[in-house]
Amino acid sequence: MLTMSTLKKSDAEFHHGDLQAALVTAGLRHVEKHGLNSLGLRQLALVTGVSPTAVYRHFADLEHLKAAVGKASRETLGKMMVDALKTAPPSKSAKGAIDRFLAIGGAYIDFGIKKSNLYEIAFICFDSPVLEPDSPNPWDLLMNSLTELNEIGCLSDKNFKTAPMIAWSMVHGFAGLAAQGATGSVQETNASKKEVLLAVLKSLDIK
Amino acid sequence: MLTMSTLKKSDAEFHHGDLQAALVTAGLRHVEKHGLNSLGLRQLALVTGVSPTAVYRHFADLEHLKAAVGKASRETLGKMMVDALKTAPPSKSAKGAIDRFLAIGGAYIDFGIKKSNLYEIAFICFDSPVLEPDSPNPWDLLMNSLTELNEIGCLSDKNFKTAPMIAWSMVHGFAGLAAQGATGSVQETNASKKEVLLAVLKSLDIK
DNA sequence: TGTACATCAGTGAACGCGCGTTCACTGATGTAC
DNA sequence: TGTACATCAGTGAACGCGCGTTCACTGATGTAC
Repeated sequence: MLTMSTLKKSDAEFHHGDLQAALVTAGLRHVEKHGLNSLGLRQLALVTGVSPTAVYRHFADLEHLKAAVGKASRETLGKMMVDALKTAPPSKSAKGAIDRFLAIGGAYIDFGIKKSNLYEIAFICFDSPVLEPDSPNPWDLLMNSLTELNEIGCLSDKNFKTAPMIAWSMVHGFAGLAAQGATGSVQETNASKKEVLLAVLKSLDIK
Repeated sequence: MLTMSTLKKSDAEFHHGDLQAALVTAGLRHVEKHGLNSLGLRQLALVTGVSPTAVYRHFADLEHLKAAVGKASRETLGKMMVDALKTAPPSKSAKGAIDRFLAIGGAYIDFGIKKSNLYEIAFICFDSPVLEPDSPNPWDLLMNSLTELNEIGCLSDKNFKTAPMIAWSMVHGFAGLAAQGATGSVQETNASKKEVLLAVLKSLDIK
């Protein structure tokens, strides 16, 4: 299991450069491929080309490292949502606002479909605290979009109050089912994805 | 950590009676209290008052045992839904059908709220196959309820097609958030629970 | 009804393994004078 | 500009631990004759 990156280390310098970031990235990659269960400190150090002890220079213990990977996972989701927003550029129109809302919802579901293993670690609560808030923060992106819909007149004040929980629940639930493989074939999953997004619009009277 | 039940074993017979069921029950209790992560074969055997080796009389390996606990967890959910149905007894009225639908949806969410740790193991995919289907099966209970709504005329044929995925996603998503503690205080959670259930009715035009 | 025997359901000791963590350490870097 | 020294970021060996699993076994049970 010696990889190129492992060997590279031997002729690299004593100091790594940015070991902290490298460990989180390696953790993200590991979870994506092999799931959360087998994520371990020694293995991560090995893959990164560093001794297990070195990890403790950057994380108090394994739990903190896992929390950091979880955070990075949520930020991956956030980035996918931000990227999706680029396909529906800013405008003052109602259609634009709705398109942006559908874009971030769709990106969230795509995260469940394509990064199913990351989905698991993203939404697990760790005992240890995470200091910095997520950036970009998926929840904030949802709130921004709903606020925009409200200000532009597509979403009533009354529905605006309950909208965050309803939109989040629906999209989060479907993304989770997709991540589990409980949404059928690729075609079925994509068809359901559209129906689910439309159902959110309908339940919130967004138009 | 020696419990009463551990000691009881010493003056019990050599044969356990129904070790298989006892192990699953112990597993369920363990997950409920301490989460899925720490669920282990040796510990489970200890709590049940039996040697680790005895487990292998009933399960091929730990993975199969975990799968059985997951199944039992889903069945606990199924039982809660069935119990909830008793509060809305059968009738041919539209109101009755809607009440039953809300009852099982509410029970599903309550499962997330009250058995938050079980929620985790219930919806994890294990590699090993589970032979028997769940009984009662939560998904079947949902399908029955939607069929009833459709037959009684509360749910159009068109919406009936997409209803399972939409209803399941919304309720499953909110239950998952509640299990994570992401739905705020008890009051907020209960308020959102009602709003979420009404949103399902609205998005499916159930009336 | 009593006995022989196959089968079932447990025991207890041992296995190797990989884990997270700690220790005393050393190589590299930056800074004060 | 060169040197002394504190600080930072890594090494490598060792720790104890608990894990899942295997082995040869024994106690209990059911059944055929």
